[in-house]
Amino acid sequence: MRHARLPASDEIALEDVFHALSDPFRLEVVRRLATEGEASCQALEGDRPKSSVSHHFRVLREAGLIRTRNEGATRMNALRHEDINRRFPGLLSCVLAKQED
Amino acid sequence: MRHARLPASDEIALEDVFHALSDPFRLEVVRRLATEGEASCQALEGDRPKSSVSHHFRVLREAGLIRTRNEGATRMNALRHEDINRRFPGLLSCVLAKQED
DNA sequence: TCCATATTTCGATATTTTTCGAACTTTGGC
DNA sequence: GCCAAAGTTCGAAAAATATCGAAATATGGA
Repeated sequence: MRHARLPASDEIALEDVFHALSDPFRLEVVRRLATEGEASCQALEGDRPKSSVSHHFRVLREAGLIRTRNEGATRMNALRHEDINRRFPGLLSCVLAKQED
Repeated sequence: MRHARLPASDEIALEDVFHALSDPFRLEVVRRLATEGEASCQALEGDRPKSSVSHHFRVLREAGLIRTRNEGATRMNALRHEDINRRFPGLLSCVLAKQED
């Protein structure tokens, strides 16, 4: 299983991050990873088919928002909290702020 | 000329804002409005046709990022700085931060 | 080795956006 | 009233994304 591209902290592009976060499902995944820590893909899938979930995780990964590591047959996803904060201070906090509306 | 929808400050949706900012041209427009103040559409158009420029301004307007007022035959666009900061503190500052690389 | 679990990848279709020309609207000036 | 300038709207075509089933991969057992 070849590892998907993972941009270095300095290479994270704001446009890509914004695009990744413009989808409700992906935004929700980011919020849950932020509050719950690591999670497998299936732990966060709604009722979507695996291939759709995989697609969304890939978008998040390629945008530089999450990192994925293997844990047995499972893949654990984690928010790149430090990297994102270093690159775009304030972004995450505003994504995670009081989520009511 | 009917006025385009302009979400109230409390109705600005994060997903919409992210989508609006995920386009390079629109992100640039927001940055320029932030640093240069108001501007007409044509002052910011690159070499795109009017209809494309108009489309992008509409996306920004409907997302709640800019406000447009008539000034004679011209329409002046301004960033909704206060509204955005109130609704999503930290967002604008991270869009406007050191824009290198 | 054979299996089940957990994804990823592929391919095709559906949906959404973007792009741009042409026609239309509004405003100010002559 | 007529014209030019500045945008907007409409409609169609191109491009980018999303969706999802089926087949392929990887890992840890029995």
